Amino acid sequence: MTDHSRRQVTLDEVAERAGVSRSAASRVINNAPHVSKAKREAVQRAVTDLGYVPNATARALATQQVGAVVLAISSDNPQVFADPFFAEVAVGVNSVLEETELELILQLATSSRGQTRLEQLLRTRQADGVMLMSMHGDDPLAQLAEKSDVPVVFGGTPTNFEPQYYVDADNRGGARLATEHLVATGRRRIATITGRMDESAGTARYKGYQEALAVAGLDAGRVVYGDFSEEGGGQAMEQLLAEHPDLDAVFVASDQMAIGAMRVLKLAGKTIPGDVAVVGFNDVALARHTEPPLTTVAQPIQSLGREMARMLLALIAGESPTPLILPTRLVQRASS
Amino acid sequence: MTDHSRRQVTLDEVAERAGVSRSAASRVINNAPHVSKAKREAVQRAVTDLGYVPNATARALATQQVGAVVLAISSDNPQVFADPFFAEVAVGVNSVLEETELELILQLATSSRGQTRLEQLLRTRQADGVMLMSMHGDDPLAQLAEKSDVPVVFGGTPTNFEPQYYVDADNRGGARLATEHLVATGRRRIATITGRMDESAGTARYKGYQEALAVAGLDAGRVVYGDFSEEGGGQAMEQLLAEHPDLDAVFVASDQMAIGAMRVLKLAGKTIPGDVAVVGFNDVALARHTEPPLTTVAQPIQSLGREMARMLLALIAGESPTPLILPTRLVQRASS
DNA sequence: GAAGAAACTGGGAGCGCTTCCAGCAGACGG
DNA sequence: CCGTCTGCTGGAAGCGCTCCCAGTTTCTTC
Repeated sequence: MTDHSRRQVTLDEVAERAGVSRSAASRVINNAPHVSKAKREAVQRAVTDLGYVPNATARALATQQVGAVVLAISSDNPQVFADPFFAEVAVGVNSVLEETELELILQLATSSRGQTRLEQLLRTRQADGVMLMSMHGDDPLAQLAEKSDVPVVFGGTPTNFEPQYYVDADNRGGARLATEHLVATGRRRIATITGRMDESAGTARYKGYQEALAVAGLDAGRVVYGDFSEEGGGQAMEQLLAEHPDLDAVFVASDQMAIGAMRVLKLAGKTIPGDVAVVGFNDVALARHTEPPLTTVAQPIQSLGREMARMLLALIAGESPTPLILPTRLVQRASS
Repeated sequence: MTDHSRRQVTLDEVAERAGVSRSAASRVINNAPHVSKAKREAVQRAVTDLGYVPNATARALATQQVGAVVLAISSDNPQVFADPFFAEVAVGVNSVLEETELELILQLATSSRGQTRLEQLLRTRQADGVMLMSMHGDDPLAQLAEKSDVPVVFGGTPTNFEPQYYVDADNRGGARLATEHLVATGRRRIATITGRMDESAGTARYKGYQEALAVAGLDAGRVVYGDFSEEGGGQAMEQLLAEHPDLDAVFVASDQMAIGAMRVLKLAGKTIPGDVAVVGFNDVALARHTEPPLTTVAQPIQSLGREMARMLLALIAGESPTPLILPTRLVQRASS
């Protein structure tokens, strides 16, 4: 049985019980060299007898390493994290951190208090590293992070500069894929509803759309700017329909918006995909269940989290990993 | 401008610059009494001049308080957290923690490594408190948590005992609401697809169903046991249809399962709600978008997170909060 | 104006762990 | 048998902060 006394078991007690010095005990805990086999075993026995677990705080103070990394979401919207997207990122991050001794601290920097905290964190090394998903355009935190002492890897890229270490999804390539697919299936008057243009995901997807149409020699002028929300998607579709009644397809920069857009299309009496084909982006769970099921671009969200964590680990280990762009792929369903 | 030198600014430096002792400086940092106004101001000036931020680790070691609480999800399925449910809980938790100085550590205890870590945490006070959402039946961790030294609040209740501190949704009441609604709309042969019976959410919802039918004097024998998954819901529905072809309504213990069930119903040529009414549970985002939109029971997920955090804070403050059961409510849509 | 209370002040002892370093013992070759 | 190496040991100095305590100053009050 392990000890259940209230007080914590300390290294000193272990050392005493094993009949060695604290230094020696410490060495075997961290299995460092310079300990004879006999003492090593004595200490190990004492550890299990006493149920000793090192005090992480004391260790952190002594080693100047916190033993924790932060997953930070910087956004002006407190609800962002409610997006399943982040939950999946977190799962990915967790899966690789689980192999290490590092804790995962979640920092939703949505209020100004949260922002301040993240800021202090970046300035004063209260964590061994941070993964930053910055969700709005010219987030000052992103700049701060980039020149911070603590290792930072970005999830997605800020709009105003390219960070040194990041992992992102191939938004541009995905958008291109989607648009090419529309071209390949015979559409010629292809519109787009973009995402927020102050997020790189928004601009990159728009670029992909433009590229694909340029290559095909088609007109890329049927554009309305959206905001990634379902409602915004609906409004954008109305505007599109008003300005370009001849469109026969629309590439929508997110599934949420695509859902709003489809609602408007149906209301306008258009059939999908008969009159107009619709393609979304993200492949959220919902996409499989719309009427008709939504063709969309899937990105490997958990991988994104996993790779961010791996990259951070590499950074902490003193390596210099190269940025990573994760592939996206087209998931073909009935809406196109 | 704040200082940008590599080394951390320490309290000693602040004290020196302000011309006071370290003790005095410490007192003003923690705004404790017994400091003259002059010194207080001198220290404050030094703090801003130097850009001093207290070292959380050192403080933790000195005060024996970690400054962090853990949100732990114990489950045998690594993907649980991908469920939007937890993301929302996390948002709620974060919203109240943001008002405090506490960090939020996320601990997905899914692998055995994660389990071990959580276990050590409970045994050795490496956090000031933990919120535990235990997702499968007789999780040994739940027992361990209950008798741990560190404050623990449960999210949901384990099946095999009632913890001292918990917040849960009124699963039973919600199920009853849903079933009563079916009765009230004229259904008489009401079946149910239950959730996993090794989770309290599963058993409680089943009980609510039984109660409502007992009160109405109707037969509660049309039961198939499900597993909360979409696929499982479909299979359960097939079985239900085979065994009780006369059913005119089904209360399904989760939206995911309800979606699977509806698919099967349609395949069987049944109209919804014409031939059979369907009610789900949870009100996930998807529920609004099914064909037809799903009537379901909503639970206040973010509140759940918020209340867990509040309760934990109270516990840490030495109070003895009482368990909390959060109301659920019926969201009526077209499937019933 | 003296005695006692009240408010401030800084020294110093930790919190539990890591790590440098000087000291030692045993092994080995000459 | 002595000098040199190698590998073990434990003492001690921190890591940066809190907080107790004894000493000092200032303020009351009669």
